[in-house]
Amino acid sequence: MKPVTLKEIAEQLNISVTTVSKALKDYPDISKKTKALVKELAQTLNYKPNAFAVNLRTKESKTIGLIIPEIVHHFFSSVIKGIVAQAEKKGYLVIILQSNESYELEKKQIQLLLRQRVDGILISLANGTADYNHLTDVLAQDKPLVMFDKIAKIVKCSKVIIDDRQAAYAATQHLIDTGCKRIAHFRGALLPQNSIDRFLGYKKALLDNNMPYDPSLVYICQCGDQSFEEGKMNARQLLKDHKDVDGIFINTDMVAIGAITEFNAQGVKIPEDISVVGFSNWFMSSVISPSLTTIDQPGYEMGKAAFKQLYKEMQQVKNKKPIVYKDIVLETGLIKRQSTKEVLQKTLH
Amino acid sequence: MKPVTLKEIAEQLNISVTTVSKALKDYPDISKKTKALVKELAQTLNYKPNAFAVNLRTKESKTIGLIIPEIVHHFFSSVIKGIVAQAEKKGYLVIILQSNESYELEKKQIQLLLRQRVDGILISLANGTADYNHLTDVLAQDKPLVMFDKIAKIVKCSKVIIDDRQAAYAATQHLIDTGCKRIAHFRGALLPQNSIDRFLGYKKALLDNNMPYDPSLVYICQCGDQSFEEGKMNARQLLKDHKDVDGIFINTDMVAIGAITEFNAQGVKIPEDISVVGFSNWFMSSVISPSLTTIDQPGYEMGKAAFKQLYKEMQQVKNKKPIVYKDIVLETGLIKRQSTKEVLQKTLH
DNA sequence: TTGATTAACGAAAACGATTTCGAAATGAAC
DNA sequence: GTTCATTTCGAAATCGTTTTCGTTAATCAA
Repeated sequence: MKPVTLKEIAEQLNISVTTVSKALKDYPDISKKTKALVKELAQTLNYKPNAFAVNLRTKESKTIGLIIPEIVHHFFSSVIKGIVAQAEKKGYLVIILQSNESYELEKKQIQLLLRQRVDGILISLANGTADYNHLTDVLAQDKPLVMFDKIAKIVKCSKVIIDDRQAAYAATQHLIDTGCKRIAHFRGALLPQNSIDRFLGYKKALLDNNMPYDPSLVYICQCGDQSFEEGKMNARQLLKDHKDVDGIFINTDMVAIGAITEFNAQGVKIPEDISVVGFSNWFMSSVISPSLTTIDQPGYEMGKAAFKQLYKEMQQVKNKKPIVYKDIVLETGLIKRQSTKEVLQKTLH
Repeated sequence: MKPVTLKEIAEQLNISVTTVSKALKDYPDISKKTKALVKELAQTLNYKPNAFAVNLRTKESKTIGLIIPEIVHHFFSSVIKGIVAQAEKKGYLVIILQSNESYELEKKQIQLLLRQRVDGILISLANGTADYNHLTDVLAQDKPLVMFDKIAKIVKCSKVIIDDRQAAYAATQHLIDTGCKRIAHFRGALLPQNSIDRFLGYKKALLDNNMPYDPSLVYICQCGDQSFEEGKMNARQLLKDHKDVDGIFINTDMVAIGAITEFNAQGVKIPEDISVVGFSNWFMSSVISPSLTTIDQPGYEMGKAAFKQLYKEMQQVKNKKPIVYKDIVLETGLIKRQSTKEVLQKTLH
């Protein structure tokens, strides 16, 4: 019943615990014969090293922490999947926590993970997070920390992101290329960097194309649980405020789908009356009618990349080398679907 | 830099490690004065007990394992959220693993978790899982194991499920009540219990209403990554095989949405020509056009209930009491939307 | 003063593995 | 037979806490 220990194996073979331990780990100073004996008995007794003891001795747990603002979310769950898959390959386990977009919770959870002495931490920040002491605490302990997606540029650590600004620029440019003359933007909350960057990309695309930037065309939504409803509400408001808008670039697919639902309900034709571009490419975008032109945000790859970077840093710590931080920018692409018109032929000179 | 230990506190105060440990844990045989001293110094030094050492001594890690077939899935991610939230409340952390619907992986992951000596395991079985030795291994070690959603009835442990059979019965009955005369079923793979139960519920509803059960109206899909495509394919096939079908009960929403997409594409009117009922009530069902009548499968609640049961069992183990297994059946409900017609008025006598 | 209590603290043994360092045994070399 | 090197093993320290069981000193009753 009780789990087998090195001691029991040692006693059964009339050798020392030391020898058993070394034999199992193929130390060169143990004879082939005893190695074979030990390994065989360990096998038959179904010996499993006690992780608690190993952790204590080696000071590492082969476990990392992951803090995510919201688990029930296509993009984030893809990220989780990428992280878990990659971690497993390298023999690491992943402890998952959800910050619920709350700064307070996030802080507590970081402390929890530090207490647990995970070997490293992956985090995508909560919207509410404005100060970063809890993060610098981690770094001060020389514990690897990699931020992804929702990051804070100020914090000195590795980051995995997409180029939101450029992606938003591409999305807006696509609207312009398909003939839209007055383009609105449903942006996310004010704080998160990606929400800001997407807004800036939108704005820059307008200006680069000599189109006026009109702040009244920018609507804000929190992009939390209520995204779908926010999309509907913003769409309704937009129809009241600005009848002349013929294109919208929307911060995230869920909101875009809310908006499309509202437009459909009010008989506004997409893309004839209004073209819509979303952001994220979550599965649903391809299924809704009309299907949604959007930016592909590679969640799985981001998770994979984030863990890989964390792994590198954990190795560096292990080898007592200084941690080398890195910024990784993943490629995105525009996925053209039914919610935008065809690109106009450029007039040839 | 190096983490503070009890020893350092002891040395600074010129007392023993024992006293420090006891003081921090409010043992009655330590004076108020020294308790105050110790606690204050611990505070200023920012002492955090070394979890590895605590685990080794107490033989518990306050950590549980969670194995899920597929993370990127609305229902499962809701379950995860429920589990993580509930676990955090009780001071437990959750290690997450994804079996990818593979029996082999599932087996390995169970071993991984046992090695890690988690305090308990939550699992939803992979479709491919047919033998249960890896699970009985867990139980043989007196380690609490709770299965949820995709379970194996044979295994003697606690289970959290919905009444698939009854839910499927209700779904089929709804099709009948709305006037459908020839009802098909897109079922899941052959093995999983819930797939079987939903099929049985479908069949029983037909028979109870004196409608013939026709095996050729039952289509199989694996309900894996390709669910959406499977839904489309099955729908296409159904239209070829049976022009007279006027209702379908579909094993899961994703497949149903694939089917609806195909019907829409072929100009088949829903619900006029064919009524559709899905299963799961994932968010998308309410957004697609026409919106999908479906069975509400309470993922978050299931996660919550599963952890609660696991927690109970972990307490029982801690108190050296025998583990009491329990079957928990959660309520489901039919959510009426646009993909089915209105319920016919029953003729009054 | 003696003996019995009580209050306050510590020594030491766990928990189970890892690793350093030294010891014994064997073999080789002369 | 002595010396030196090599092979093979083990004693013991260590990781940081927890907990049992003493021990001391002070208090109190008689």
